[in-house]
Amino acid sequence: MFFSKTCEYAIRAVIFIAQKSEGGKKVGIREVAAGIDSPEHFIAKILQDLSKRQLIQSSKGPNGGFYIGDASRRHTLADIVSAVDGDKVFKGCGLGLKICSETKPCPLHNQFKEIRKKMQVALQSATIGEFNESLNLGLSYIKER
Amino acid sequence: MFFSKTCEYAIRAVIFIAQKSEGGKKVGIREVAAGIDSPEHFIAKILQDLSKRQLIQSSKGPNGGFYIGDASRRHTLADIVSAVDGDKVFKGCGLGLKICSETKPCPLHNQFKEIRKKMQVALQSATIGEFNESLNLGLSYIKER
DNA sequence: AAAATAAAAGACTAAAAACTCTTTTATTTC
DNA sequence: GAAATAAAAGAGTTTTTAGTCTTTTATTTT
Ligand code: FES
Ligand code: FES
Repeated sequence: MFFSKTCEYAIRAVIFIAQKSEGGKKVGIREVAAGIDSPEHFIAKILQDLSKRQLIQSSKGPNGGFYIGDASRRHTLADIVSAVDGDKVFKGCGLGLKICSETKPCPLHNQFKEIRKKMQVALQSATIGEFNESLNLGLSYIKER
Repeated sequence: MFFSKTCEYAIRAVIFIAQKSEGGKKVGIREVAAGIDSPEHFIAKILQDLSKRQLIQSSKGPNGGFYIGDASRRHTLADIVSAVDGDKVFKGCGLGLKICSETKPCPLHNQFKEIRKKMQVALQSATIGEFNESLNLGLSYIKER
């Protein structure tokens, strides 16, 4: 709705990996897929991409897996979204005009502008690792059952 | 981004028809397509659907076309969005959890809730016909050039 | 009543997004 | 250094969304 399916999975996976790899551990792709309830090979592709972009880290071989280093932990969810879906959720016109502009605004421009701003603030102020505690305590969830 | 392409076209078309049919005139499908810069046959399908749902009116034959009667003019853009895209933009979880709930919220639930609320208020308080003047004055636009 | 007009309906095709499967490469353990 | 492990890479398929084309039906004008 706001994001592509790919992006939804990406956000959930990153939050999951941040939580599970907090103590320096690594998480296998199978565990990630199970942990966020996503297709295994699909999330694998997504994580490959995020890894190439340095938003998460990975290592091959036994005891390998995905993890999030201290540097990457400082990234925000806005960085993930931009990497996967681009900036349309922050800059695009809600009515589908090719460019959103102040000089040729659509009838709902001001409303959309506010909504996009709210989205940006929410995602930019959310660092990748900040949900660990809430998840651990069962106060928030990244999959259903 | 917020809506499907179909829904973006639908909103723009409805606003366009409301403007053009203000004095009781009717608008042909070709004029609509040109007026909002959309594929002619595609918007035709969409308008057929909106017409069946009574959100707009149409009449066949010479001097026929689409128009918006007084009753339909009272509808809001939220009605259009609901008809085309359902209620996911008002109720769906931003991270793709199957249901958004207070008891099992995703880590960004509160933020998304606010954003969705803002969206709902914006669309529910915008009646179909209220943009005519602004469009006529060239203060807002529903197509680029 | 015939011709013209315009939407409705139906059956397509094309492109994009979502998802799957197989092979390769890197790393570690024994 | 062979076997095992785990991600990377590549090449698909499936499903959904977007868009097109053709035929039919309703209405009006002449
Ligand atoms: S022009 Fe539509 S949101 Fe700015
Ligand atoms: S659970 Fe995700 S928005 Fe409510």
